[in-house]
Amino acid sequence: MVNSAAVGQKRTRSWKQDPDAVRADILRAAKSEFAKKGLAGTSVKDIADRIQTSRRMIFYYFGDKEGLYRKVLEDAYSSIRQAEMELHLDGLDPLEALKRLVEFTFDHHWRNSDFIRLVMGENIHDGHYMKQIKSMHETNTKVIDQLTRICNAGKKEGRFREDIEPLQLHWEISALSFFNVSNKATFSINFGDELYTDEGQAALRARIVDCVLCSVTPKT
Amino acid sequence: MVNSAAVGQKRTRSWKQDPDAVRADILRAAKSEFAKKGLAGTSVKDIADRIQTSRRMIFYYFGDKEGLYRKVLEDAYSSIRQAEMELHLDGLDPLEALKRLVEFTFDHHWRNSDFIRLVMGENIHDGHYMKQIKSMHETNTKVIDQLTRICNAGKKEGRFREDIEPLQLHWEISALSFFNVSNKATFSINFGDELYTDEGQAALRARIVDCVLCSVTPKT
Amino acid sequence: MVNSAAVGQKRTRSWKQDPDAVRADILRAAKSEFAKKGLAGTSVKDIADRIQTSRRMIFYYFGDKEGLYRKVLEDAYSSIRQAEMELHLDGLDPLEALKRLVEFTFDHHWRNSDFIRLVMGENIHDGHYMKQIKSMHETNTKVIDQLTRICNAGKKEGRFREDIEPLQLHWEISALSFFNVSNKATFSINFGDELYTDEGQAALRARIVDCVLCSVTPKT
Amino acid sequence: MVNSAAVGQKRTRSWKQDPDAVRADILRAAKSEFAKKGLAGTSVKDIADRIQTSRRMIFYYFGDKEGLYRKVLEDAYSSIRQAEMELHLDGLDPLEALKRLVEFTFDHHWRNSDFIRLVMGENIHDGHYMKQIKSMHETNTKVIDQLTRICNAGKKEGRFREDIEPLQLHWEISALSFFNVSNKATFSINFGDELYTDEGQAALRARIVDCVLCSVTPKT
DNA sequence: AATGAATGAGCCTTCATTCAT
DNA sequence: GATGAATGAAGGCTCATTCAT
Repeated sequence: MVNSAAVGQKRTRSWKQDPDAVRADILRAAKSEFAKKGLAGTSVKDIADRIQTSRRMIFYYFGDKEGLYRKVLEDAYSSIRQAEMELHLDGLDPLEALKRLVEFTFDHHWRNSDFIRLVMGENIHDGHYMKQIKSMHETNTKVIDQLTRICNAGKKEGRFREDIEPLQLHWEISALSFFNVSNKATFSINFGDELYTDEGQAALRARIVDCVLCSVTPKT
Repeated sequence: MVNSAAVGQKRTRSWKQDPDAVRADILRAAKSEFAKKGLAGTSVKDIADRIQTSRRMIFYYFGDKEGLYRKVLEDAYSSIRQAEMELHLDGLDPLEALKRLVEFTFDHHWRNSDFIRLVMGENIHDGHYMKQIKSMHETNTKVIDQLTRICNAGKKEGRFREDIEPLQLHWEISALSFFNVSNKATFSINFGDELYTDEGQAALRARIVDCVLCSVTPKT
Repeated sequence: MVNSAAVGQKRTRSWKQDPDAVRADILRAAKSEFAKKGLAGTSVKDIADRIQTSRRMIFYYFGDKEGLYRKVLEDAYSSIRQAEMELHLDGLDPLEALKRLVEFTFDHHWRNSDFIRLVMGENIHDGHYMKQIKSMHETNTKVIDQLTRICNAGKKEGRFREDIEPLQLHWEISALSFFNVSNKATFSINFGDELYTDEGQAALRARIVDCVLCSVTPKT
Repeated sequence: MVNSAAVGQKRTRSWKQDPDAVRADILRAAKSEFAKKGLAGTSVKDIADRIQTSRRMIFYYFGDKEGLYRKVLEDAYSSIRQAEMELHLDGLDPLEALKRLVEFTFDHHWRNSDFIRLVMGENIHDGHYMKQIKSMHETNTKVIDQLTRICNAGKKEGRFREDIEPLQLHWEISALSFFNVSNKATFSINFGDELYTDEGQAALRARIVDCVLCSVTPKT
C-alpha cells in the first residue's frame, strides 16, 4: 500500500528518449492539471503520474513546480495571442471585422477552457506569476492595436460611435466570452444548463455579437 | 522560544469565549483566506493564525476544512442574493429598473471581491462544493423572477425587444459585472490599469449600462 | 525494503505521554546525533528512530531541524558553563586555584566529548547558529571574571607574572583541553594512540598543568 | 530560461579542456567547499557550480563524492607535511629550533585554515576517511622524528628537561596552533575578537612560544 | 464547551549516481 | 575522453485530522 506507487510500477520508457518530447509531455499534462485544480491543488505527482515520467524529471526540466506553472502560463497566453493574430481582419468592413472578432473570441475561449481556467487561477493569485513573465505585456498590446485599427476605420466611416475606446471594447468582448466559460459551472448549478446546450450557446453567441455591435453603433 | 511559532498554535484567547463570536471570527477569516488562495491553497493553520484561535477550534465548529469552506460559500451566496432582493424595482419604469439593476450588480460585485474570488474558485472545481449546498438553486431563482417581471413589463410597453430572455439578460449583466472584478489582475498586467482607476470604472459602468439597455431595446 | 522502516514498526508509546519527557528525549538523541555527524550529516529521521517518537514530533516541538540544533547547542553550552561556576576557587591559593581550574577543564572536556564535537561543528559553520543564541555572550563572561580574580590575587602576591592576561590564559587552558578531545581521532591515526590510554592521559594532564603554571610564573 | 539553473548543470567550458587542469580545478573547489561545509554539508552540485564543469565530470575523475573527499584530504595533509619538512632545523640551537618550529606551526595553521577545517571535519567523523588513506601514518612520523632530534640535542646540552616526550611536545604545539584557528569563530562570539586582531595574534604567538619553551626548560 | 498532544500521509525538492552514447 | 539525459532514494517539512481529557 505505502510502496505500491513508489516501487510497484517501473515506468521508464523503453523507446529512446527525446528530451523535447518529454518536456512537451510534461507541459501538456501540467496544463491540464493546473487548469483543473490550480497551482496549489495540483501535486507534482499528479502530473508525473499522467505521463510516463518520474516526478524527478519535472524538476530536471523546469526547476520547480512554480517554474513549470509559469511556463504553462506563458505558453498558454502566447498561443492564444498567436491565434488572435492569425485572423486577418484588416481591410474588412469595420462592423464585419468586429463581428468576426467577437465570434472568434467567443468560440476560441469555448474551445480552450484550460486556458480560461489557468487565467482564473492567476487572478486568484492576483496575477502573481504572470507578473514575472516578461513577454506578457508586449504580446498583449497587439490585440489592442488590431482593435484600434478597426475602430478608427469604423469612426472614419461614421459607422462607429466617436467615443468608443478600443480598450473598453476589448474588455467588453473578453468579459462576455470569458465569463461564458469561466462561470459555466456555477451558472449551471444556479440557473440550469440551458445556456450551455448547443442551442443555448448558439443563441448566446448571436446575442453577444448583437450586443457588442449595437453598443458601438451610433444612436440615430 | 524557538518553537513558539510551532507549538504556538495553542495561543488561545484568555478571556471567556463567546461561541458565536468564535464561529463568526473563523468564518470571516476563512472567507478572506479562501478567497485569496482558494480551497487547496489555504491551510487550516492560515485561518487559525489570523484570529486568536487554535486549529483545533476550526474542526470543533466546522467538522473539517471542506465543511468550513462550504459554509463560507453558502453564506457568501446568500448574503449576495439577499442584497439583490433588497432592491425594490417593481413598479419602476422597466428601463430604469434594468439600469438600476445593472448599476447595482456592477457596484456590488466591485465591493465584494471576496465573493467573486470564491466563485472563481468554485468554477475551477467545476462547482463541486456548490452542488452540495441545497439552498442554492432555490435562492437563485428569485433573481430571475425579478428580471422576468421587468422584461414582461418592458415588452408589454414595447420598450423591450420581444426576443429578450431574462436568463440571457441576467447572464449578460453578470458577465460584465463579474469579469470586471474577477479579471482585474490579469487585465491590468496585460493592458495597464487605466480601466481600474476611479474614472476608468465610472466610464466602464456607464458603458455597460448603455450596452445592456441598448441590447434590449427594439431596433427601430 | 522500502517500506520496512515506514510501515513495519508502529512506534506509539502506550504509556501516557509526558510532553517534557518527549522533549528531553528528543534533545538527548539530537545532541548525540549532531555531535556525531554534524548538522548537515544528521537526518531528522536518525534522531526520531533513536527514540520512540515520530519524525513529526520533532517539528512539533522544535519547529525545524535548525531550531532543534540551536536548542541542543544552547543547552550544551549552558550546562558546561554552569559546571564551571560550581568550582569554588575564590580564596584558594592562586596557583592552586589555577591548577584546579586546568584539571577541571581538562577532565570536563574529556567527559563531555559530545559538547566538544558540537562546538567543532559550529566552528565549521563559522559559529553561524551560535550567533543567534542571545544568552551566549553573557554566560561566558563569568568564566573570564573568575580567572581575572585568580590572576589579580596571583599578581598581588607576586606569584603571577604582571603581563598575564586572563583572556589569553583562558584561551591557553581551553586550547589544550579542547584539542585533547577534538583531535583525538586524527592524532591517533597519525601518531598512534599512546596519548589516549589512561596513562597517556594522566601524563598529558600533568604536563599541561605544568605548562600552564609554568607560563604564568615570573621568571627568576 | 526558468530552468537555466536546473538544466544548466551542463554548462561546460567551450574551450578545449586540459584534463589535469580540470582535475586541479575540481580539487581546489572541493577543498574549499568541504572545508567550509563539511562532507555531508557539501553537495556535488556546489562544487561543480563553482567551476565551469558539470557534476558529471566529478564522478568521471574521482569516482564518487567520498573519493573526491579522500583525495582532497590526502593532498591537504601531504602539502602540510611537506612544508614542515622544508624547515631546516637540524644543527640549530635546540631552543631556537623549537622556537622556530612553534612559530612556523602557528603561522602555517593560521594561513591554512581550510586544512584545519578539513581536519575538524574528519574528527567529527572519527577520522573515518583518514583511516583509509595509506600514506598518512608514514608521512606523519617524519615530523616526530624531527622533534626527536631537537629534543635529543636539547637534552644532551642540558637545556631540555629529561622527561620531555617528543610526541607530547608535538601534541602541545599542535594544540595551541590548531585551536587558534579551529575555534576562532566560537571564541570570538563568546569572548570578543581581541585575540584575533593583528596585535592579538602577535601577542598570542609570543605567548605560546614562551609557554612551550618554558615547559621544556629544566626548572632551576 | 473546549483544548493540548499527537499523528499518518503526503508534499516539494535535492541528493549522489548511472545510463547510453 | 567526454557528456546530456535520466533516476531511485531520501531529504526536511506541512497537511488535515483525531485522541483523550
